[in-house]
Amino acid sequence: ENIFDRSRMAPKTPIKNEPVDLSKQKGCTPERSPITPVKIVDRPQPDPWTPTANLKMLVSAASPDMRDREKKKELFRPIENSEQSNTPDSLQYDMVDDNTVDEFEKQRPSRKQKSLGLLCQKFLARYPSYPLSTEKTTISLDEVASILGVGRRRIYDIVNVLESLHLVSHVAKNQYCWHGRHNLSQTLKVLQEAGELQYGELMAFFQNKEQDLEYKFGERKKETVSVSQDRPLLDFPEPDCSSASAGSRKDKSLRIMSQKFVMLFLVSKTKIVTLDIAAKILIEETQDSVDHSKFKTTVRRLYDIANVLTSLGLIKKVHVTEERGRKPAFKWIGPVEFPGKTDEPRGHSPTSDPLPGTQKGACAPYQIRTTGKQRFTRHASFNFAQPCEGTRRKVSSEPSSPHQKRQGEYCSKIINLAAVCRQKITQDTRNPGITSPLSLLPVPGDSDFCVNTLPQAVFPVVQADVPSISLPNGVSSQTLHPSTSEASKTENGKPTLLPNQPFLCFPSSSLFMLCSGLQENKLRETLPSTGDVANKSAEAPAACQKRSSHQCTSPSAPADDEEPAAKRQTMEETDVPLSLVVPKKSFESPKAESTPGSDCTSAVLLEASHNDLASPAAPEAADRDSTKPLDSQEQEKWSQNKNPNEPSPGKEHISKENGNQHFHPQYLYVQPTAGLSNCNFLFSANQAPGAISLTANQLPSLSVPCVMVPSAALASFPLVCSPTIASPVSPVSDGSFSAATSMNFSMSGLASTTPVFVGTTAVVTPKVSPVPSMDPQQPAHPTLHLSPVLARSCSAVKLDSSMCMGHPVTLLKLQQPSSTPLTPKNIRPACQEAFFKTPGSLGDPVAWKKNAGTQTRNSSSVQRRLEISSTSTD
DNA sequence: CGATCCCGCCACATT
DNA sequence: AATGTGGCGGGATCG
Repeated sequence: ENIFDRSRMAPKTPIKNEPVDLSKQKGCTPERSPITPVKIVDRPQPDPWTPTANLKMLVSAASPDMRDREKKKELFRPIENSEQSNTPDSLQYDMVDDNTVDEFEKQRPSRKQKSLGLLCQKFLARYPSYPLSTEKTTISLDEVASILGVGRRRIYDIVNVLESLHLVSHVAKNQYCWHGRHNLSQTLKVLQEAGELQYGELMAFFQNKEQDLEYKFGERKKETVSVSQDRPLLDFPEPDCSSASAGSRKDKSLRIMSQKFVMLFLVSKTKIVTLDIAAKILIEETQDSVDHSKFKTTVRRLYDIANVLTSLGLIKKVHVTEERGRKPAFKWIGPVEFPGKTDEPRGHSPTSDPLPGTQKGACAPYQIRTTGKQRFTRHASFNFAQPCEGTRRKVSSEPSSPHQKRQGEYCSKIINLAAVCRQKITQDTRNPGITSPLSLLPVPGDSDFCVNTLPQAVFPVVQADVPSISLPNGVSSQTLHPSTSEASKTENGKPTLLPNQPFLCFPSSSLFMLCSGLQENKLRETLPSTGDVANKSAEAPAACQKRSSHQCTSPSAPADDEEPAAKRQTMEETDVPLSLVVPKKSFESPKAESTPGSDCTSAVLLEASHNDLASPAAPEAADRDSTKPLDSQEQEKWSQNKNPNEPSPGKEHISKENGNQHFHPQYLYVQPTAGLSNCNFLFSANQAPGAISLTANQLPSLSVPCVMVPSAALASFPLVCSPTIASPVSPVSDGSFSAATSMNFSMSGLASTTPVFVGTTAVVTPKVSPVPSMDPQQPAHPTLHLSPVLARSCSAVKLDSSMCMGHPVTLLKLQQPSSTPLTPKNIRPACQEAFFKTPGSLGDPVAWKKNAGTQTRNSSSVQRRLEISSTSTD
């Protein structure tokens, strides 16, 4: 013991030890250490220590543990003792023994050495922050685990968090792909947007309270509850889970929690989040009862996550002292603004961000794989964020030909959806104000689709779990319409439209008919599917209405709110807002410019794009917030405008059904089956349904024009069932179709027949035929005028390729960010209003916020929301 | 003694 | 059944 102490005490000791260690560990593999002469000599010592010592030695030599130790040491060494290395080993030999002792110590050395954070640093040290897009590094779990000398379980902890930020993606079994931080900023942006929707108010609330007041949990909680629901993570396009039923896999809570946790920071004005608050917020469900144990567990997880995030340099530990005392908290030290996409936080090279490129690179593998059939699916992964982790996994598991079978699957899925919807509805519907904790329940498989029942409920859509895609937001916004009432009207005899839902479902087939044009707002609502549904539904309509009123204004009319009027104006006429609906006329006639606009708008995708685009000119600060509102408004306007203009779609049935609403271009939605986890196909109704239906078998081959939408996007859409299928109307169909196409792709005029399609890569033949113009132009300006945002999005997204459409994915990605604003959450019911207000009042003091700008934004957004909601109330 | 959080059992998913 | 994943919480350590 004495020796031991001495060694420690003595300054030398450390040196000795270290060098020793180094010699052993560093230089050599564990095996070597034994080899070392010194050690041999020493051995006797170990004995004294314990019989075990020998065992340890041996074990260590052979076991991974040893490695671990060594590695750890290595890591530390540099840090702890840079100097020591110098010491000559020879001198120390005597000490060596001591060293051995020390070793043990070291080995055991506090948990700190074993800490997740440290481990994570080591892990991260192995990979470049900004790897060349070309090189793809794959990470082998086992390998890393052994190298780092830890159990693989630990690696999972790290990787899961990294995965939530898209720094890595799960490629295959023990394989992860390292992406680096290239997309980090984009991911954060998406998270931020999503976070605002979900937690914006909440956070404001809490923070205000905390800081200024004390907060009472109960109250807040309730309020908050609605918010919390789980929104799925952003990016993950989860795989098939989409099917409601599928939700199964326990959603990786760690990943989800990680994203949510990050969102809290991004939303927080102070950028400081205390663990307890985070835990409370993250504990979705019924908070009231939050049991202590659950809370405790959540906190534990947060520590795990925080350790990794700390290693990433995104947060740091701090303490906040409140009335109660000092509470552990973390402060966000990562990037706060996410202008375009890339930037990373720390000073890494911003330049590296080639978002697109990077992502592509990352995804490439997937694509490749997918190439065959699954492409769609994969593609679908679209990765907002990138890596489609889910996708990958899926891939492996995916059946080679997912497409077939689908119908049956679809049906089941649909059913599931319906069930889900119902549940929610039941739960939520009645209480719009308060959202129950909705979790998406696994639906029992009901078969009813009953649309009617679903009045307000937004469907969580299939993938509650998965979902999180940003798209929804964007989508929702575009789609929004004020028409709840309208929808209901139409319902009358027909099951077709649900009041709130824009889409029609056809029970008969696996296909769903989607009507756009209905209420866009609703769409939004849908997005929130998870928890808020009820609220949203309520809100949305109101909002829509308001907007709608505004909309009426002529195109020239400036935007109401903050938004840049210009944009809107530009957009208005030509574009059709939501894409879904296309003015028939426009289509019929040469689409000309209008089309382009419509295209952009139409698709959800577009929406997403808006974010970025939003105001090209406009200052960034306002962008987001403003964007959201704008989008919705714009959309509405567009939709309305167009509608009015070309009200009657070619199809009567549809029109009739929907009639009130507008004509909506109709699409058939095919649920993704296992194979296509993320992708949803929309076929223009106009075209012969039959063709589509057929498709089930061979999706891949289909020539039908369709639009792919990531499932996530769909999630936001409410499905309606209508027994009737619109038979396609010829003329209209074209238009609609085109519209549809245009949305994603810009295939404007293609006739119904042209297949539009989107492969993973691309696709399709664009037939530009008649009105090819769109595409070509679209890339840049043409669309622009429509709406700057859109235009941008378009351009950005697809860029040029003739058909943008090729990758819906891409679009999504880009757009995602933007989309967020739309999220349903935004829309809150009256209650929320109150909620908001509260904070607002509180907020004033806001001083906390460093960035006035930020705040302003927030506040503004909030305000808007409030306003909207209030108005809507009216 | 509260804050942290390592460790690894064990359930669930996938192969 | 084997293996991959990862939820989860006991209980050890830290401060």
